[in-house]
Amino acid sequence: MLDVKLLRNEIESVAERLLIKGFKLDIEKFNDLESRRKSLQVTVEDLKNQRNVKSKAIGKAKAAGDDVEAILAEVSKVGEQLGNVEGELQTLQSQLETFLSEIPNIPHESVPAGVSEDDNEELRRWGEPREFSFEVRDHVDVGEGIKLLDFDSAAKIAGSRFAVLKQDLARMHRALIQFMLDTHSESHGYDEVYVPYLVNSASLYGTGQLPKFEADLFKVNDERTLYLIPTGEVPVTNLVRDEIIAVKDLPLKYVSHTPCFRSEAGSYGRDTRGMIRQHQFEKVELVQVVEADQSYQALEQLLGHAETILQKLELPYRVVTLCGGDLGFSSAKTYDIEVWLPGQGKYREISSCSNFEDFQARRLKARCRKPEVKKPELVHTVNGSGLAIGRTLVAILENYQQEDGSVVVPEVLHPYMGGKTVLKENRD
RNA sequence: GGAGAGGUGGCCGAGCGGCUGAAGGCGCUCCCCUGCUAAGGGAGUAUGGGUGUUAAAUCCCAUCGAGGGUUCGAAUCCCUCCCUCUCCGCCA
Repeated sequence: MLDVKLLRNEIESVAERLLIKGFKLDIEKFNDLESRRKSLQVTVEDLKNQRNVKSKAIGKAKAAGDDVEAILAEVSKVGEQLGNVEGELQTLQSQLETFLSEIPNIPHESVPAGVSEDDNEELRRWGEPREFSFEVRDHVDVGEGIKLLDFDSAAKIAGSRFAVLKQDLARMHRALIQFMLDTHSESHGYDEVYVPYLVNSASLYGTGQLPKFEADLFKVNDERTLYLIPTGEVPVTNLVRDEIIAVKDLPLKYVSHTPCFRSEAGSYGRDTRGMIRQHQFEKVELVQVVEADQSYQALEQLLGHAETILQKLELPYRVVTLCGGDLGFSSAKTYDIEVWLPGQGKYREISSCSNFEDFQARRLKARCRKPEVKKPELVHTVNGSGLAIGRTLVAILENYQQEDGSVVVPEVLHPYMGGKTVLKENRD
């Protein structure tokens, strides 16, 4: 959520910057709602003040044994007037709230212009895509070829956009999670957390998924309103909701492994083959909660942490800066890390690292207190995947495939694989 | 699933219709005193919003788990929901 004061004071320039994101701010609507709110709120608060003063007078008069009929009549008149305008103010305020909650974050000045992912800016590349002396297969052919990846069973059990992994592939999936958690917690200074996978709507509002993007979520059919998390970002970032953190305790750095559930409504026909786009996938998520002036530094750092994983796995990748049009609702700036997939002959997103500045913090009421300042200040939140497990698995299957159909296990995973160095069909 | 108890400021804990944004204690901050330590004295110590301002102050509104209701007036009474705790049952 943006600062209302920003809209009150410089709505024109806000509107201009939001255009970079392709969002048209309805200035007239805001000004109209806001001016009505202002006059009405002043009226209502004045009436409430009168009521409070008179009610106190009644108390005193009664205590003194005086007659209170006259004041009673006065105050009931005030109450009547209040009844007429109070509801109107409430409606207005909730309209303003809704209006505000649907405005996306303002892109950072360094964000390139553009409307789609084609306009994203490549920042750097790491690693050389391997030359293959045989015909490259995609991860589906590789995985099914060695009988470790089973989409038919998944379709039977749950439907499309699910996968079943077997034996050593299931183990490698688990190994990746362990490897990433260990790296981030032991080498990068993150605190590991285990969190709920079902969350309430307040949490989703806090990180920006609600109210605008309910269609992307799986809602649990229960009298309680709960949703399956679309990303670990939701529960982890909500750790600081309604908290005031001593500035000496910042930055908070969390790493968490969670499954993620996405309805993928609206992406019919996209990436239908394989496990690139699933309803359920695992992710290791990095979240940092920092002081306002540290967030861009934190973003670069966190991006580096995510890159480290790919470097250790020796998977070629590139980093792109998302253009305005491709930027998410809550993000001020996002870097995507794209891993090289020989099966597709292109780089595909495997991590997305974003700075939300105070956009989530304002919704979350997540603040910090500096001893020298009396008022608490909003923190900044930064997060990124470190990394998406399913897509990492895909990248390994494709980049480490061999001519005989087997797959070499990246060296860094050996300790997690019980000595297995190659994935191949188990013929026993 | 059944039966109870409870949710008040950073923490503990009073209040149970008006003078309580909230006693008292602890903690914390600043000041005084004390040669150090310990003890003592004084002041301060929630958050959001509105008004206003270059900025502030002032003033006002709201908040005692959440949302409704009763009342001139609610932390206090009523209703619904959420959460925590105890006991029984069941269960990974």
